[in-house]
Amino acid sequence: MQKLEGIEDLRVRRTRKLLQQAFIERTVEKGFVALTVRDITERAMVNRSTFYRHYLDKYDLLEQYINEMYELSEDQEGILELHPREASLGLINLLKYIQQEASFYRVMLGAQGDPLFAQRFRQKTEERILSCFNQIFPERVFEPDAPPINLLFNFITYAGFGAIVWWLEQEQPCPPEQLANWLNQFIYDSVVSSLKLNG
Amino acid sequence: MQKLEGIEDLRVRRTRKLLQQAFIERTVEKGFVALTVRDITERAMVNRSTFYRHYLDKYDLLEQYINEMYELSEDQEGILELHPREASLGLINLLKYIQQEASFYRVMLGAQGDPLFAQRFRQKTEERILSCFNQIFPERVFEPDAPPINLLFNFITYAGFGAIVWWLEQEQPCPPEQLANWLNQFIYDSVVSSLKLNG
Amino acid sequence: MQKLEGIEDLRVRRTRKLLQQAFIERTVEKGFVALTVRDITERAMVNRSTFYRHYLDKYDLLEQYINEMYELSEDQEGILELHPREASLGLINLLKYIQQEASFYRVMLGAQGDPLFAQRFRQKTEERILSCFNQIFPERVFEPDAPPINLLFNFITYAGFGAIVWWLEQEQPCPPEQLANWLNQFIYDSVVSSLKLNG
Amino acid sequence: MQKLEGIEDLRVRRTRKLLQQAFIERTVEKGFVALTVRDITERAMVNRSTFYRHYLDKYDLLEQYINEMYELSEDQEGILELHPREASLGLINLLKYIQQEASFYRVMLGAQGDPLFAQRFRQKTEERILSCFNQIFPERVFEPDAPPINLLFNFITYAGFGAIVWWLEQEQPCPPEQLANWLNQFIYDSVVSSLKLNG
DNA sequence: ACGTAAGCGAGACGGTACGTCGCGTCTTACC
DNA sequence: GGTAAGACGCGACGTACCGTCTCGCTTACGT
Repeated sequence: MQKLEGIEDLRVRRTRKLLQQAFIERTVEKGFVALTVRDITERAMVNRSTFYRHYLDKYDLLEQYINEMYELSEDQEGILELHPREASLGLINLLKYIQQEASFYRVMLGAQGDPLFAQRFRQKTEERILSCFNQIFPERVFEPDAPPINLLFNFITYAGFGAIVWWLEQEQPCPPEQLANWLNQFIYDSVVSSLKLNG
Repeated sequence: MQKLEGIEDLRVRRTRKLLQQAFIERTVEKGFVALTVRDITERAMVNRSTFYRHYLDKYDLLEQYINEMYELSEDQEGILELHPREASLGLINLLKYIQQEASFYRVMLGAQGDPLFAQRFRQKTEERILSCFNQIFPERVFEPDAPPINLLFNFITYAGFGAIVWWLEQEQPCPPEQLANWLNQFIYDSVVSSLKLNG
Repeated sequence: MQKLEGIEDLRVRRTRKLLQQAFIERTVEKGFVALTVRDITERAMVNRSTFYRHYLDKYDLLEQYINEMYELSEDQEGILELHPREASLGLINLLKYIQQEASFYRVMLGAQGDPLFAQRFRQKTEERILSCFNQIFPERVFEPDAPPINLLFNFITYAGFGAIVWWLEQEQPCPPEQLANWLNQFIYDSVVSSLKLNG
Repeated sequence: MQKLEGIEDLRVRRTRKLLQQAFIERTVEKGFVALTVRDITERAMVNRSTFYRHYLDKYDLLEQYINEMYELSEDQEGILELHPREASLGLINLLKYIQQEASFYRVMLGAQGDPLFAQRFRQKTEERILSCFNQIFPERVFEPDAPPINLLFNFITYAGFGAIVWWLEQEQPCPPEQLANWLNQFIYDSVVSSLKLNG
């Protein structure tokens, strides 16, 4: 083929795109747990065996899909000066990407979703949230009988995760920037008071 | 599918017990997602068709199992005077019950677990945590541009949930009372600063 | 189950019978090579997965089918006095059993059939034909430069096999006894003159 | 699928040759039934799609291969005076050609071979053998209750076929001329005694 | 204590999805 | 124009679970 790497066969791109779209649609419709490969391929109007030429199974499709998403999202992150009490750009970008496929995320993080996806998403969130954290508290001072720092991290991560879930389930009642600011505030306040810092 | 009509047939009780135990064991071993009815019945040394005499499927078994658990747990809750900055007894009891089947909960709430279970567990947790909340802040005062109260609830609920997950994943490094107190403190601090209350 | 061995579950016998009949019919219709498991199960009105509970594949079904056939055929062979120039009862019985499923054998031994089946059938035929041979020539006398005895056997076996194929392809134009007698005569004559015996 | 239009493209001849050789080798190794187009092309180091440019499928390749073989074999047959009890030259030539690809024929005529090939080969053999027959018995005299002449033909054809199979399976323990003479003798003797001819 | 109704073991069965394999067709680029 | 590379639709394969069912044996319960 001697093609330039990265510029794939048009048919391949077309097929993968059809499969991903069908995947999103059907997941929203019937949930990830109940989703079958046949569901996807029938919606995509692609032969079932063709699916297996591109993905190992629905989990692999999910994986590749979110990797592509995050790749895009990270490309555009850019570098910016950050202010202590202002949401990190990474977090805002994450929220914006989620918003584009809001109903997909809502389902995937809900009762018909996938716990592994939720876990990975939480980890992703954790990175963004901890980056806020680090911006805000470059030097950490701990009290002697404070709770373990990892507990605090988990506490904050899940809290942020919960806020995103709330945002998705309420059909994004506020812009990403607003949510990011609230989140930032929450984190700041929680940590300050937990660590008894002089903010 | 037998209803609890007073005293059941010995064989029935025996079978259900065997199935539940096998269910717990196998879930811990291979995760709830991958768990099959055959896994359970083989471990329980019970015929597969007998399983369906008692449960609709593995989800039904899970459901009945946790219902029985919570029934027990709630019986013993008791009523107590509560102090503002002290953990609620309900929360402590919940943690104690979780601790008894810690590895089961760890798996069920993790990547190999069940999102529906996690959701229901979160709801259960929410009740206990909101009761702390209500004890602490009987009268709510909101600032004009504060985040929605439901966001705050979700934030706190997920944070508490995350703390419990941390506790389980770390193999319960501290007693339930300690965790409950930390949690209580977190909630108190977060809410106070979020709502800009004067303690 | 504690059932008497050999007396199998009625359903099992029914299913196997349906599958075998469908197998015969479809083989005659479209040949063994082109035959699929789905062909068989659709005709038998049995679920495809049920097929695999009884047979490994179509080859296994064939195998079991002919084993059952031969079992029956051998049960009834009986013992008889045999005359040198008269067909063996074993051979006649074989032909009678073939005749019952003549079109099946015609297909299986033809261009759309299975070479392995043909081989096994040839071996079966060999036994019967060699038993004729042994009846006729209890003491063998060989000339010094005669062809190898195994060549003679193969020669005779294939000749008998060819006669049966002819019989099947001509739609059995004569009764089994007649064919068996001709075969016997052929064999006798061939061997006598090949070995230069004083028959 | 290229026709033999005089001198073909070198690449075409090269590709066909590679495919035929690979076909022979792989057939001997794993049998014709189990042979796939991919087996052939991988061995031939030719792209799979190229295979379909030349042949419809493995059956077509087989067909073309044997046609080319027989074309060659018949070119060199020549015409000779024949003696009643001496093997026909056609038969000897056939055996010589078989001998060149003995293991291929051994497989193709065995349990892992192709019944259609066997049938066609039998027909080819029949021609050669009947030519012996006709040389030996130019005038046929039949007894009143003799078996049908077609039965006799089939009998003889298959017998000859069986002899060739024996020869192949024993790894050709004697030269073609020897086998041809034995065969000739068998046929002569069988027919004489069957028809009760006076020599 | 004992007869009987239930629970239970054994396992056939119809379904549905899985992931794999081989087929034959097609398009595009290279040589 | 022949070939390589390989995507694609198609359809059979054999496996794994599912949930339903029937049929006898056995066992705990109620009189």
